[in-house]
Amino acid sequence: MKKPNSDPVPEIIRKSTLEDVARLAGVSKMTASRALRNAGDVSRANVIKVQAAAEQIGYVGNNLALSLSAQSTNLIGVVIPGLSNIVFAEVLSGIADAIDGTDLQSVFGVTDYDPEKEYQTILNMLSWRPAGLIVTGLDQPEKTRKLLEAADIPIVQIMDLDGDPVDAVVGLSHKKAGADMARALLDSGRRRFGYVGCRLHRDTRAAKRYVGFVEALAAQGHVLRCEALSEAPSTVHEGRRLTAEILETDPALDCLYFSNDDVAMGGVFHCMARAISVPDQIMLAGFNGLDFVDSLPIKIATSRTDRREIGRRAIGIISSGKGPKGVGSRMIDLPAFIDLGQ
Amino acid sequence: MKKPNSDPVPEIIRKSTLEDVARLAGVSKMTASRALRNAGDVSRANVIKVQAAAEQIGYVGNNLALSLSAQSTNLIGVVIPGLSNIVFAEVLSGIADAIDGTDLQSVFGVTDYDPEKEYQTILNMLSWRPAGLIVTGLDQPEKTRKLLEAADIPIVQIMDLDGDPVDAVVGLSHKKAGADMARALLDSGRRRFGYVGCRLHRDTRAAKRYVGFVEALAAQGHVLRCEALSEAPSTVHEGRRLTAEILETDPALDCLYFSNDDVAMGGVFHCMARAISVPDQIMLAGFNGLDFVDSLPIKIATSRTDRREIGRRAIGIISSGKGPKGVGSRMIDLPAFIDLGQ
DNA sequence: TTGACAACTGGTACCGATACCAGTTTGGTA
DNA sequence: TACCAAACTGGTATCGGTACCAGTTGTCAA
Repeated sequence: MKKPNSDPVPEIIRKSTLEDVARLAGVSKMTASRALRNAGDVSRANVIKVQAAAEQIGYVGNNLALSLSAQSTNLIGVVIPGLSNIVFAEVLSGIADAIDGTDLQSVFGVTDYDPEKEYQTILNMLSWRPAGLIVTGLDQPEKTRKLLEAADIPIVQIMDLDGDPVDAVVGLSHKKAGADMARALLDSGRRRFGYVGCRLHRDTRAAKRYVGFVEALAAQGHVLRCEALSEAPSTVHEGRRLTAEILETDPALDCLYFSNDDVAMGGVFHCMARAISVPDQIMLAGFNGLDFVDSLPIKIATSRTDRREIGRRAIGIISSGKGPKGVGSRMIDLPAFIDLGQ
Repeated sequence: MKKPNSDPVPEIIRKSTLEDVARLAGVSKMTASRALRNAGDVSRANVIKVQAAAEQIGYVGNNLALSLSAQSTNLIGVVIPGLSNIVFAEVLSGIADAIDGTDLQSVFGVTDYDPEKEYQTILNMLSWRPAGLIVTGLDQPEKTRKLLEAADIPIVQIMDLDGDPVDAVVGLSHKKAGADMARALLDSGRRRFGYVGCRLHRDTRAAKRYVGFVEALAAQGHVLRCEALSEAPSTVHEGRRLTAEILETDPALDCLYFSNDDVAMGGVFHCMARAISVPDQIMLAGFNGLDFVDSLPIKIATSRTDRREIGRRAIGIISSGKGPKGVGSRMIDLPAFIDLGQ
């Protein structure tokens, strides 16, 4: 592109291909290749020469050529909705854990809860011919689903279990988690329920918990007295704001169910600031069982989930179930565990 | 590997290469390639035939072949120490932000604060011939540094500014951040300082803040009265435990400096549980300016940093500074901003 | 001396795209 | 009718590795 013909200058820039290493070592490409891979069938003397040459010019292998030639890669594509929620960071962390020690490498893409972006991200990842794909949730639109079905690699859908999987799944039923929490709260004597949630129409899993919660209340003849909803991202700040709002609307509530722990933490801070007694006067319930819940000076209820384990299991499925889908397809249920905080 | 020779069955599995598309459309590979890329010089009729064929067999391009042929990729390698700290998730989030809309794709690797793992991760990434590399911190060992220097792509070191960069840097001086906080706390009248920190010998940036803090105290004739250190990861729980410990050792402290906001939140929870008045009786200071700090029912001091912006700027450097290092190398200082919480 | 075999070495053909160049058609003009 | 440019089309080389196969040695037993 640049400099049509203007390099009489001695090429100083090292290209660092196997060819260069071989030339410097005075052997053929094949011998150099075998020497660097410890593939055997190379004399000790040549191994040493080749390694020295590689070292000297700082040779770094080319995975593009390797993977193209081998018709396979060591890449694992991971598609998540976002990183602002620490939950997904923990899933990634579990994935990183499980990958450690193998030669796998993860590539991730963020969709911002946008289905079109999700489609593009998955398409982009498939074009790298990954060894497997991990995608969040079961609610992909038809177009995306077809793409996943056509891919000749293991697909693991994570986090959710309520729906029809493309291949393997690792997660939990959010509907059941919501219902379990409702029953536990009813059992503990609560009756006047409010709901506080963020982003329900994008976060389909939070929406499923909501549905499960409301249905379980109804099954025992109870209802949500009111709710405070927002389409802002789940943050402590938003949780605090919405809690203030709902308690102003209906100060008689004796229980608040939050869309997750972050939002619930906002509720905790509001109650502490207003000296509202928790859980005597009102009980707060979140979801996820995040680290900080145990350190809070007041106790809240939560559904404990193991996000790291979800990531680890997803990798487990991909790296064990050698081969594409069908073979070794599985569903792994890692149910949420209710903790009422005593 | 499997089925040595047992496929008299008609091959149903679609390979989906450009060749297949071309065959189905009844044109050559080249024409198919041009048609799918809108590269012009193809008759309308053929474009339609090719697109239909691609659609029919679900053709997905092969980036391995493309990148090998083009001698360049759209990959950005990102190396971070871990994801348990939300700060790095936010950096990734900023990177994802900035990448959105371009055709870049990020690949990330986690080092667990382990230099050897960091070296391997970087090596692995370089073997994919990325368009650029973002690595955390300036304190890589010599071996790793050489690798980065030899790479013919832009390298951006992020988070830190205290040291000698390989190429470009985006971050802040942690030593200065620690010193600034010390001076601000002294100005507000505090005198009896304690320090609470996690993982100082792996988290070199936290260690630099500590050094800056202590030196700035010394410059005005003050000292740390005591400190509670731990090599456990930074968590709220650990922060609460260490705070309990240090206040038992020296109940007269009137100010605690924490290695970061997570640890400081543990301190907040301890004080609330013990009804220790903050900031009257004791002042708490963290680092990062995390979201939840503003929603806490009590006020703490913190140094606000913009992690997302760091990620965005790093991508900016890579995608603007067309070409390898040197050209357009820069240092971007995004200093921390002290907030004493009134 | 011969043959067989192990130990090594390197040439060639891929993998799946695109760049480049050399055709082939088409339509319009002299 | 001849000629030429524009519009299209496809063959070939190439990217950087590895698989596969075909040599070339050297050693040792028969």
